[in-house]
Amino acid sequence: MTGRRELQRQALKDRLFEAAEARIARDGLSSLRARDVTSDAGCALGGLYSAYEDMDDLILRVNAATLRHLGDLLEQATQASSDPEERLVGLGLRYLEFARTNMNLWSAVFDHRMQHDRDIPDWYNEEQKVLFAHIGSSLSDLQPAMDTASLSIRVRTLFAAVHGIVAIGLREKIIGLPSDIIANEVEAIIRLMVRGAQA
Amino acid sequence: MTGRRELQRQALKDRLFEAAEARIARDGLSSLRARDVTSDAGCALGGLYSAYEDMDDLILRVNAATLRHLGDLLEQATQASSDPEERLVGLGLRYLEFARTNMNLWSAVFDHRMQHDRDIPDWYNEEQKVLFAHIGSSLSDLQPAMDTASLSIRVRTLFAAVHGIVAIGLREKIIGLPSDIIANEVEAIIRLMVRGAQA
DNA sequence: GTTATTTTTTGAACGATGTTCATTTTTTTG
DNA sequence: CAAAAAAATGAACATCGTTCAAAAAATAAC
Repeated sequence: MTGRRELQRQALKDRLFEAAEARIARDGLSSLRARDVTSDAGCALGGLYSAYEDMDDLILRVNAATLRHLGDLLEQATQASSDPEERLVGLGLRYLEFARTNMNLWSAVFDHRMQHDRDIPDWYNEEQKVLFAHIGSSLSDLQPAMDTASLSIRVRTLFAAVHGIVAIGLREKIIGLPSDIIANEVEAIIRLMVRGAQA
Repeated sequence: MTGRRELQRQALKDRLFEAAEARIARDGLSSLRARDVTSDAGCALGGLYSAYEDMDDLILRVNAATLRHLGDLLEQATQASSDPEERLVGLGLRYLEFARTNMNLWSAVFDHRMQHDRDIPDWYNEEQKVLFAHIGSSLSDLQPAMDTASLSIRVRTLFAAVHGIVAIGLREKIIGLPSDIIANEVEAIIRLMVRGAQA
């Protein structure tokens, strides 16, 4: 009976992934320990290194999944309205919502640094691009005449501005105030940038 | 001859500080090692813990100095123009300039996380406020009618947006492109927010 | 089905790192 | 100069991620 090995191999990989994801979600990236993950997954310490290259690899897999989950949520915003400005506002507000309800997983995406000074693998950089794709398509609808280079700069700026507001807002834990202050700020800056770009 | 002890004590503290600051500036926060710092400062490993509480303490002292240096640069922007909008643009462009020319020290301010989950000491949080003070005074000149609460929100949003653009821009190492793309983006978003707030 | 081969799993051991503390050295005091 | 106080030292400890020789398990060969 061949294929059994491959099955067990994948099962271990999955258990390690789920253990790491659960640990990050519960306690944050900074308290993730190889020994805890392998203990949760029911394997020996060294088993982690037969399933993943190292801790960086495992963390990047979890972060990539987080980016995909975020992408799924943003997908809804793309379908929610036919007006580009409203779609962009929807994207921003959903981004804030995702950051709030998945704070530790979301923080891990931006807090993680590769050990030594190793490069981020190409497959992960591809996952990152999903974030910008949604913004790009709406912004392109809004300004069909804009060339690709200028558009990609604008996309990055718009994302960076919204991300900055969400990141600092959540770190300082300013949530729940009248009709949600942070959401108002996010919406305001998006409408501002959209209209500013049109002028 | 009294006071000699206090003098030597302060001298060691200074040497450790300068060693840590130089190491962070050269190699980045992530490769800062207690043994390297004490070796540079010419004392034993344990000496660090007679001068500072722990590594967190030492790092926060360096980061506080970085914030003061940044504050000094921003001070120039406040005096450069009497027009609030131009002052805010000056603040943003100087912030970008500082981040570029002091990338590792500047990154350390935002990358550092306290060990375990200890709180950031009050004296350090006070240093942080200097960042917002300059923005607040210019924004207040621009809109004297705005109440304090709304103003402080706007200040935080403006800072967060600019910081996000600078942080992502520098991380992706997109520098030196035609007439400085990032600077253009920073200037554009500040003018947009200023005019948007006036409407 | 039994043995040999290949693969996987194991966990002790290693190196790196921040921190502590008994001992030694230095400085101040009487 | 001798006694007391303070500071400096660096070996030892705890906690990490990572490695790898040995044991266990799975597959292949006959």
